[in-house]
Formats: sequence, C-alpha cells, structure tokens
Amino acid sequence: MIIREEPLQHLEIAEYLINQVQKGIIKAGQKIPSENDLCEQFHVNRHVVRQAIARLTNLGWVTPQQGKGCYVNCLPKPILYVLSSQTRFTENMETQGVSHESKLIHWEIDLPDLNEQESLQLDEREYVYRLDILRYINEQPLSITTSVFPCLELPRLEQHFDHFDSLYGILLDHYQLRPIRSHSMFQACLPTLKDTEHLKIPENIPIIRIESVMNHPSGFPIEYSVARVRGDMQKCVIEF
Amino acid sequence: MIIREEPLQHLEIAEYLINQVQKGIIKAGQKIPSENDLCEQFHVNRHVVRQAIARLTNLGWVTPQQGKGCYVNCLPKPILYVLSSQTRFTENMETQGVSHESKLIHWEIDLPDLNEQESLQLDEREYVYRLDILRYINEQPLSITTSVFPCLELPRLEQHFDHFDSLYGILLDHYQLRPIRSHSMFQACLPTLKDTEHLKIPENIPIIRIESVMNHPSGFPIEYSVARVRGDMQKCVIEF
DNA sequence: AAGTGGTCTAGACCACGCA
DNA sequence: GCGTGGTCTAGACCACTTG
Repeated sequence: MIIREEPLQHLEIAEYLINQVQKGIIKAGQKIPSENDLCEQFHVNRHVVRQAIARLTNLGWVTPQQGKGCYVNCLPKPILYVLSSQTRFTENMETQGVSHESKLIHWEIDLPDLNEQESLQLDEREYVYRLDILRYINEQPLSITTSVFPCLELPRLEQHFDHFDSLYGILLDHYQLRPIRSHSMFQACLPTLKDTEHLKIPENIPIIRIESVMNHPSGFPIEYSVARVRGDMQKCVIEF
Repeated sequence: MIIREEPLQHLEIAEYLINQVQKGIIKAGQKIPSENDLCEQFHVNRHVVRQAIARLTNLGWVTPQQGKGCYVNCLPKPILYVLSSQTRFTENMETQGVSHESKLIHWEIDLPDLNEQESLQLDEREYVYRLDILRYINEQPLSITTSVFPCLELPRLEQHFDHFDSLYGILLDHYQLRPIRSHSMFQACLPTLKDTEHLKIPENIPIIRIESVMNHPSGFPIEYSVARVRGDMQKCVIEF
C-alpha cells in the first residue's frame, strides 16, 4: 500500500528552503540549488519549484539572477527612518552613518490633480512642480518619491536641478525654506510596474507607501509627497 | 512580413483587466471573464492568464472563488487608523462609525524572547502573557495582533478572557490601566502562512507590520505588540 | 453534468553568464 | 556550449459551485 503523503506543495518546498537559510545551512551570498536540482530532489515539476522560489523572492530571502543562479540575500538590516515633524531623508541617513544618494529622475510643471489640489489647498488652475526623486542607500535603490510643490512658492525651481543632491538642501539654500511635516499616511501595497523598474525589484515585493503633507513654517501646506519604499529595506519609526 | 508584437505577457493582460475595472467596464461585485474565456480572447495558455489574475489578486482588485468565478472587489475604502500616544483600536473604529469586533484566538504564559525582554525591560526569567487577537471590521478580518505583557503587572489576566471584546477595556476595567504609546515601527511585508489563514488572504497580499511599545502612565514599558494588518484595508495616519 | 478555479506534469524556446 | 533562470504551451486531475 502506497501512502500518498502529498500535500507536498510549492509552499512546503518554500518552507524547507527558508529553513535551510535560517539555520545557516545555506549562507548569505551563496546560491540555493538550481531549479533543476530541486526538481530532482523533490520529484516535482520545475513549475512547482519556481512557485516556491517566487515565494522566497517575495519574502526577500533570495534574488534570482538569470544565467547565474539564485542567491541568498545578504540582508541589509532594514534602515531605520525616524519620522518626526522635522525629518529629512539626508539628515536621517547621515545620523545612521549610511551612505546615500538622491537622483532627480523626472520633473514637470503641470496642473494639480484632485488629491494635490486638496492637500495643497490649491485652485485647479494653479500650476505645480512635480518631481520624481530616486533615493539610494549603500548604492541600492531604496525609494522613489513624487513631490509636488506650488509653482508660486518656489519660483524658477528648475534652475537648481543641475547639481541635484538633496531636495531639502535646495529649499533651504535658495528659498530659506524648512518645510515641517503636517501628517503622514502609511499603507502597504505592491509597486506599480514603473516603480519596479526604478527600484529594480520584482513586482511582488511589498512596498510601503507614505503619503505626506508638509507645511510652510507659517502654517499653510507647501509640499505633498508620495513615497514608495522597499518594505524589506526600511523600517519607519515614530516616537511619541 | 509578419511583425511579432508579442511582448504580450501576463503583465499586459493584467493591465488590461485593471483598466477594465478602473474604467468601470467591469464593476465591483461582477465577475471578470473566466480563465478559459481569457485564454481564447488573448490566444494564450491558461497558465499565463492565471499569472495575470494572480497579480490582480495581489493588488487587491479581485478575489477568485473556486467553482464560481473571479469577482471584482467591492473595495472598502481603506479604514483610517489614527496613531497617537492615546490610540486604541476600539475607539478608533467607533469614531469612524465602523462595525468592529475583536476575538482572542490564543493566549499563553511563557518566558519572553529576546525582543520582548528588551522592549519590556524584562529579565529572561520573568514570565509574560502573550495574546493573539484577531480584529474584524465590517465582519471581515482586518488584523492579527500579538500582545505581550509582563505577568506581574496583570495578575490573573486570564480570568477576564471569557467575555473578551476589547483588550483595553479589560485593562481599564480591571486594572485601571491606560497604556500610552511610546513608539511604533512600520514595515511592509508579506504574511506568514499562519497569518494568511487567520486573515483569510492569499499569501501574496502585502501587509503592514506595526511593532509597538506601550508604556504605563508612570513611564515604564508595559506592552509590546506586533500587529499584522491587511495593507489594502487600512491606512495609518500620523498627525504631527 | 457542466463550468469554475487550484494544482500539478511535461516539455519547449529564449536570454543571460561563464568558461 | 552549457547551465542558469524567464516565459510560454498543452494537457491532466481535483475540488467546488450551480443548475
């Protein structure tokens, strides 16, 4: 009598592999067995093995590399991002001693959409700057942020884009402006296809979406931003 | 000359379907075409269609139901959860007029792990209560929270579990205790397999993990909790 | 019984990295 | 050229829902 003990699934293979990594049997930087090897080992189809590996990938344990193999991530301990009314990316990273970089990958002048109108208390005819900023830590893409400012408040902002390094540096240097965080809204979601390209992540890695409104020191809203941050690379901390 | 315009992929089918839903061509509560129909429509294998639908599912647009079809979600606008030093789940939901419920699904007395020791400033020999609480809004599971308290602070806590409805209600009624949020840490991640069972979600839906420490009014830490919340059902708001 | 989604097998071709 | 992962086809069996 043959007992089919086959609620064996992609999920069980995934758990087995995660165990191997957690126990240190397969170490960070090493490869897990190839898909074909795993097929033989578990006597299953390659498709099933691939499902298992997909789960490992989404959970952040491994990253497959075409032509090479599937490597266990040297998981960088998630960066702490301390949120307060005064927080800036650059300063935050520097206090943690993390190498960082910001790139302006796109900017435009446009009419505000409904969200932007409401958050910035703008008329539908008041133009805004819309900037897309890609931020790196340790040479890896961490987040992409869309920041929106009323054009009126930051005249000729584009003049300062040539040597872009820190958004808040520009605001401070050229406009004597230090925005203050009014409120933020967090949500876990999946990246858009565009975001996956910029962040160089698979489309199933969860990201944290942070929607914020920043105020001018005198009180009115001056910046509306939506950041999409790799969930596995950052933890946001709020102190009360 | 035949032009292969076939970077057609599961992702493109997914985008097509998302468009149909966004434009209202397929409305909430309705079914999208069956897998076999989509196979014919796009002249692709069922496997490809299933990948596309998997993406829709993860993004929260649809939920497949075996034997019936794949229904467009009546997307409940994400609940706002306002985080402050005084926040409680029950009160938060009631101010928004949302029907809610809490179930204690597991409890134990145990020695604290390293995280818990550190967060609660406990000796490794001081026992803790560990509670798993499942919370519902509008009859749908929203979050699962593991709360840890030092046994010493809440003697005979289990006596009050019979008619469990609100954790903070018990603390207030029987211990005259109103914990105050010290800090919280957010991260986007994927659910564990256990969490998927409790929350009744597929394993690829992103969740937001909120790790918090709450203090006794006189200042020392009294509760360490880890909440896993459906990303598509809740937005956390922080006011500064 | 027919249709639906859930899971698996078997096998193909491609793009990439490496020796 | 070979092995790797990425993608797709073709077809099978199952569990569930509905008529």
